[in-house]
Amino acid sequence: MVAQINGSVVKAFEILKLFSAGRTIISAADVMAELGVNAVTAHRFLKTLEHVGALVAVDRGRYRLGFLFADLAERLLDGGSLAGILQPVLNALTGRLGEASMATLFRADKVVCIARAVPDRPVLVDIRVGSELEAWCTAHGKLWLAHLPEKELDAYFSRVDPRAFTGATITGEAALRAELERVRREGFAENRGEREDTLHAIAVPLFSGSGRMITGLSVFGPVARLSGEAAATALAHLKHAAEDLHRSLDAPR
Amino acid sequence: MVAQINGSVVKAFEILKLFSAGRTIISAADVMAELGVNAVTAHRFLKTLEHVGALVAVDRGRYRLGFLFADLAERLLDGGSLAGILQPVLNALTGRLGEASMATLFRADKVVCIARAVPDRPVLVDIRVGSELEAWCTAHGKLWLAHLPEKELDAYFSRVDPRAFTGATITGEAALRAELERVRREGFAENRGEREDTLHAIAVPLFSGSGRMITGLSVFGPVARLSGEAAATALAHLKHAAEDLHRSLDAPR
DNA sequence: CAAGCTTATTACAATATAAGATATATAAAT
DNA sequence: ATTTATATATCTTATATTGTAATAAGCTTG
Repeated sequence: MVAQINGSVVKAFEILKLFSAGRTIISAADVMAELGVNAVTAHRFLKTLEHVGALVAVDRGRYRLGFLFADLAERLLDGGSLAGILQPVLNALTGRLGEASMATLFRADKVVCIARAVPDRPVLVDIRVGSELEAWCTAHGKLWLAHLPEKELDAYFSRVDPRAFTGATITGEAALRAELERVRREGFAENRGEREDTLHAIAVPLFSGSGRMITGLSVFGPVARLSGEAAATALAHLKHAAEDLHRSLDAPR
Repeated sequence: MVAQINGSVVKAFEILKLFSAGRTIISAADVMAELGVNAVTAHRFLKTLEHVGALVAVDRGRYRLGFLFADLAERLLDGGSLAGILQPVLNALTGRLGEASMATLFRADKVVCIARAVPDRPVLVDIRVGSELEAWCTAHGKLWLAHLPEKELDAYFSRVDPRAFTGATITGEAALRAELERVRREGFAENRGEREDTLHAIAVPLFSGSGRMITGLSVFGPVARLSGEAAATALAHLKHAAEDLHRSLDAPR
């Protein structure tokens, strides 16, 4: 670790981190009070952040976040970019468990596979990157639905008519809502042959620092191999992987 | 303007701006080459940005953007936050033109009004913040549809069955697609009595630095007042407002 | 596996920059 | 209109930052 960290940069980001869900405007007085710096220094940092596009002045001495962050976040969350971050994690999971794994995004009512790893087995279950799956009958899909804002979930149910793929598919709206409630409560989702009779999957969410779901991670394989003890083991590893990702990707507190 | 800008912070953001759509990984060599700094200095800045959560090390000396930006962007783009930025702009537009104006987001196939200004007139057309409108027959909606990624537009048409509200409503998919092509080409959308017989609206998009549509801005009013010369004037003002917003919110180049 | 090359880190010194103090200007509140 | 609070400009000084040199670590090639 390089010994010398640049204090000015650290302080600039401390200012940026003063913004929160309930706090969209920051003033020089806030910076002075909360970071313990001199008034002139506070003004200098705010002006510098404005200069680079990180802040926008809205009133005298009062600032909002600048659109630079929308651009940087888009570059961060672009599917290809995110896949690059997730691929080593999936490789490690599949290496450890001997079962396929994948990560998804949620687009236009469908779950989209953005990265996957396949085990070194002669016969295996696989999925192609870019494939789209229905949400109501997949572990990933139920995870995404469980973490949609209420209005968006209502809209989903008003547009989508869930049909049965197997005897295990949950199709009724009330039954699905109950299942999503269970997914929220337990923190993971399972596909017990709901999309294909013999396929089992377990998925966990990855959240951003502010609680929005960024991606899902899952392990999947034949029911015969992925149940009971093996399923519990897979869940533990998935949770670990999500925690490690969260820790390595999130801002230090 | 405070004379003294903090050079270290400026340089740190220059590093962050090296990331682009096609470039998701930055190395110390890149920083040296493109910012003309010493190798030790480049490593120090990269380590500092990693320390604050702005970057994440993926390999030896190679970095990706950190999840901090997802959080900051969420705080930036939160509807309430965005509305606060847009409200003065709408107030100015409505003050200048004497017609109502509004800004929207696109959620779950619907256009959602997040901010609006009403003119000082005894009888006027208004809309409530939070109201949702269909996309195919509103200026805002056609704007959002025109700038959806192709796959998302296909999915929209597979889910939504446009119906006629007035004699002017465009309902056929082919005709709508042609209309969206025209909106893309001309850079603005019009609602010529497609949702309500007597109502005319003109909308322009606001894009982020990387080209994604952030919000729409429109002016609307009765056809009798908002046509011909008045419509052209309104369009000019809308474009000006969008350009000013883009300039004031975007990162300086 | 070893040697050579490249990249990363550490320690040190110099200096340029940043921070604080003070004074002045501007804006807001009374 | 006056007073108070905030923002900016200027100056000085201390320190944090930068570059250099040396060392360590990692990668590539034979």
